[in-house]
Amino acid sequence: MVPEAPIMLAQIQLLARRLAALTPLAREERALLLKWQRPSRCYMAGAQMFGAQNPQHHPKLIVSGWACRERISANGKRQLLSILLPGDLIHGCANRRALDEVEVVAISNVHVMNISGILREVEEHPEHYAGIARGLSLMSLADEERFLDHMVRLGSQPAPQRIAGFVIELYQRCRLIDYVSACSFVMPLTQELLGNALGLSVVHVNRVMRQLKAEQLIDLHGGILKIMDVAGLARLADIDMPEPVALRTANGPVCDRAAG
Amino acid sequence: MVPEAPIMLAQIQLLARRLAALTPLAREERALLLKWQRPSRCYMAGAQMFGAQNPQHHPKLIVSGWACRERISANGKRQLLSILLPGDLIHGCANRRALDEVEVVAISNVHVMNISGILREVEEHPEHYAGIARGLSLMSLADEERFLDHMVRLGSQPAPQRIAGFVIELYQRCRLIDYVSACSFVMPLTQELLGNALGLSVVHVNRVMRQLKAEQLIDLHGGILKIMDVAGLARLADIDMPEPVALRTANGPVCDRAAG
DNA sequence: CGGGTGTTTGAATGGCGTCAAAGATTGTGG
DNA sequence: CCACAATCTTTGACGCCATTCAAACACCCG
Repeated sequence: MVPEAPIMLAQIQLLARRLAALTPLAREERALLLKWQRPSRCYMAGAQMFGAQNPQHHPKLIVSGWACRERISANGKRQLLSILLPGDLIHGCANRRALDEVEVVAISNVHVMNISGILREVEEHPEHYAGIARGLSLMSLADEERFLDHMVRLGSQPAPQRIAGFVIELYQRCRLIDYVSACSFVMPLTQELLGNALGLSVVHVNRVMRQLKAEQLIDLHGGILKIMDVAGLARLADIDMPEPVALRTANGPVCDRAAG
Repeated sequence: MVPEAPIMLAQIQLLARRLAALTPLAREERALLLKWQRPSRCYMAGAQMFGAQNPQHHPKLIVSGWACRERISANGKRQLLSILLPGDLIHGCANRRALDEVEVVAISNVHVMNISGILREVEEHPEHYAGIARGLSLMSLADEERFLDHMVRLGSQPAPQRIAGFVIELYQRCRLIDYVSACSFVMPLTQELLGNALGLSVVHVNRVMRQLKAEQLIDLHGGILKIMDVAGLARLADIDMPEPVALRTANGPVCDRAAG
C-alpha cells in the first residue's frame, strides 16, 4: 500500500494533470475527475498485468509505479515496446489498437485504478466533457508518437544517442507529472531492462552509462537518475526541443500541491 | 497511366479483396465497393505524398505502386516506418493516429484513389455496412501490428533475421493481393531503401542478400524477388507461421479474376 | 553513347555482443 | 543486527557483426 517514493500527485489527480497539460478543461470536467475515487489494484514487480491470457480491456489508470509493454520474440529475446508511467492509461483509447493487445508487465510495484466509469460518463455526455474526450484522444496520440520516436531510435541511432534520447523522454514525462525534483527522478529500470528497451546488451548499456556519467550529462545512483545537463543530452540525442512540455499546466491549475 | 507490372486486381477490387480476407462481407457491401469508381491521382516515384506541409486527411486507397511512411531524424538519417502496398489505406482509420501524421513518400509511381465517399456511406448506414466497418478496423489493426513486428526486428534481431522477416512480410502481403505468382513478386525497394527500413547500411544489406541467395532462400533480379524457400526463410526469421493468410478469401469470393 | 542510379566487392575500423568473474546493493531470514 | 542469497552493476578480454571509405561494375534512360 505504501507508494514507492516521492508521490506528489495522488491517484486520479494524475489524470487531471495529464489532460490539463494537453487541452483546457472546464470546471465541471475537473470536478468529474477529482470526485472520482475507486480502490486501486496492486501488481507486484514483475507480474504480468495484461496480455494474451488476460484479455480484459477495461480502461485503467496507472496510479503509481512503472510498467512496460513488451514482446518476447521466438528466439527468446525480450523487447520492451514502451514504458508506462503513473498517469498513463492502459486501454484508454476508445477503439481497438494494436498497442493495447500487447503484454503489459509491472516493472516496479504498480497500482492501477479502473476508470471505465469516467469514460462512460464522458461518452454519455459528450456535450459536457468534450475537453476530457479531446485530452484522452491526445494522450493516446502522444502514446503512439513516442512509439514512433522509439522506432527511430532503434533503427537509426547508435547506443549513446539511443540512451540519451530515451532518458530525455523519461525525464520529460516525469516532469509532466511532477515526479522530478532538482533534475532527479526515481528510475526503476535496471540496466538489463534499459537494454531490453533499447536493443542493447546489459554490458554495453553499462559502458555507455559510465561514459555519459564521465561527460557530466547524467548521474545514476540507487535508482535515482539525475539529469545534469539537459541541453547537452539533447544535443547528443539529436533533439531540437529540450523543454517542450508542462507549459499548459499554468493555464489550468488542476492540482494545488507543489513539490516539497 | 500504365500500371507497373502484373496488376491483377484493378482499382477498388483491391480493397474488396483486403476486406473480404479479414471478415465476411454481405452482398450489398461488395456491391457498394465494386460500384465505386473515382479517378486516381498519380504520384511520381520519390514524390512526397502526404506530410507536414500537406496535412490533408482524406482517406485514400493505394491502387498501384509502393509507398512508405518515413521519418528523417535530425542527424539526417532516414528511417522507413512502414511500407504501403496496393490495397493499403492512407488515413483509413476514422480517428486520429500518430501513424497518419508522418510523411508518406512514393517509392515507385503510385496511383491513389480517394475513398472518403465509401467511408461516409459506411458511417451513415452502419446497419448496412457493418462488415466493411469491421474490416476497415481490422485493416488498421493489422497495419499497427506490422509496426510492432518491425520494432521487434529493429530492436532484437541481427541483420539476416531482420531481412528474412521483412521479406516474408512483404511476400505475404503481396500474396494477399494476388501480386505473387510462382513465388515471385515485383519488389521496387532498392537495397538502400531496404537499409533505411531495417536500420542497416546499403553495403551490409547487399552482403546479407548475397548470403541469402547463396543459401537458396531468395533470389533477386531486376526488381523481381523470388522466394525460393519460404519455410527456410521463416525458420531463419524465427517465425512460427509460414502461411497464416488468405484463407478467408475462399469464403468471400470478391474477385473473379485469377492470376494468369 | 554517356550520365545517373543501383549493385557488388574489398579492406580497414570500430561498435557492440558474448563470456567470465569480481564488486556493490538490496532484501530476507535467522 | 548480522549473515547470506539474490539481484544488479561494473570491468576486462576477445571476437564478430556491421559501418565506412573507396572503387569497380551493371543497368536504365535520354
